[in-house]
Amino acid sequence: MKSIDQIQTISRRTLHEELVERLREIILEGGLEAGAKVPERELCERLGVSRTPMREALKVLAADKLVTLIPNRGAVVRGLTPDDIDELFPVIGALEALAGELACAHITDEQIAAITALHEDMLAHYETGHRAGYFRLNQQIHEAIVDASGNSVLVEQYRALSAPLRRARYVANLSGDRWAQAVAEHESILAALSQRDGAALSGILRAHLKGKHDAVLRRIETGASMAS
Amino acid sequence: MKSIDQIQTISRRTLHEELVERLREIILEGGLEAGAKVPERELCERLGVSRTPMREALKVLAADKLVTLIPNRGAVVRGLTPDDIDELFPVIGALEALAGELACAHITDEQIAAITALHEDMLAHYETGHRAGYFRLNQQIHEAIVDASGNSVLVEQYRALSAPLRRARYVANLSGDRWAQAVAEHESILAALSQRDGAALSGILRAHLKGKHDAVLRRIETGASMAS
DNA sequence: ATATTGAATAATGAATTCATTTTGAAGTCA
DNA sequence: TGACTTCAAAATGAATTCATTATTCAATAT
Repeated sequence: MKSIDQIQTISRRTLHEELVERLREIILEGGLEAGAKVPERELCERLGVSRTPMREALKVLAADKLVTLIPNRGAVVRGLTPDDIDELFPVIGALEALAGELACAHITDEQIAAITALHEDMLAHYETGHRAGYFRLNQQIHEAIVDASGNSVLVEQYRALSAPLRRARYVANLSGDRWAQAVAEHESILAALSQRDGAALSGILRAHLKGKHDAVLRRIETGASMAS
Repeated sequence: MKSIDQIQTISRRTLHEELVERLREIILEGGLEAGAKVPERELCERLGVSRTPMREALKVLAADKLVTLIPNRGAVVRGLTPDDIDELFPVIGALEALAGELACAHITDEQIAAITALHEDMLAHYETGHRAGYFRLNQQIHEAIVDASGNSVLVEQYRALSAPLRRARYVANLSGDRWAQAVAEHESILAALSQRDGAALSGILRAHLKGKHDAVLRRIETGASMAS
């Protein structure tokens, strides 16, 4: 008889779980256009599964608001309208503000060091003008702060709400001014975090999110429209 | 080509959508014990559907954290541990606080009147000691405030996170003291809302949630344990 | 020429079927 | 007696099949 440990390590995953993860990646990394129909049959062939688990996965993604299911007409990749952005940011802001407070309450020195390292990496990308790298590190820093809150519900809600924005931010072109300002705000974030000043961090994060909001919104409005 | 709007108004529902709603009701109204296996086959027979849409619905509910899917072993109704409660409440608190601020910014007189009516109904139930009715109205008031925020993302997140708690609160026995205090807090909530004092409402809601947190937690700890 | 109807084709929704895994009980052996 | 093996029955995961609904495109009428 196998031991409990072995059973757990043999992390058997169901097909639909893997599909959810795989499709989420594809959608978030921009493998499918916003507003585009999700080619169910083609995806089944490409990933070598039947329609049943694929459809189950699409239902889960629909619950996550990554795709929209239209009865008898299949799934479409959900895009963000300016209105969606306006509704998302205040909520994400409230979550990040809470995360900041909680994080300051019990973040370890090691965690602060790790975030500082990410911060410096990010600065390097800023100096050399690597937007993609900058965005990636930026995202990691914010996630690390939320992770440091130690509240898994919060972590998950944050991830879920941020996911659709990742697509938008991935292609967002920051203006030079806004970029410099964002970097300055990140300096303040790190300072408040190092001092474990929850109230300050909370406020800074709110302001920082407001700036992101404006930047993303401007991008969406002027750039390619993202179908809903 | 028909516009998306027209298509959406012809709200034809798929079987699995109805199932999700139906199962959600069953679970939230306590039709299934926390920690109990979800009898897939039996539910299929009882509701007259095949396993395919039932399984799709269960996957969606699992994404909502209402059930837990164990590979090859079916679904179990998710219960809340004290740790879960501790993680849920701060997040719900942050969401309600945000909702309070937003609601004050653009709530209409009619909406305030409607909430006042709910409040008075709730008081009547308090006076006569009808716990079930009190809880129902209480829930409706909080939802109405969140609705008044006009932010659909917020509304949905709030609903999703509150849902598991409804089961807990449904069976919760408030102490007389706590009940009186909760009613007093609701008076303050209504006052702040009527004056459209967002900052005040936000603070009161936070405190109110803290009280709820303690009450629910006490109930969970002393009462029947809810399996995870 | 454009709009409309209708049939053929493709897609989606849901039931059924098949394969694998788990569960539970009977039987065996120390 | 009690623990372990073995096998049948039940449950679950996934593929397939069938029915219904959309889509396309040609034919017809205005």
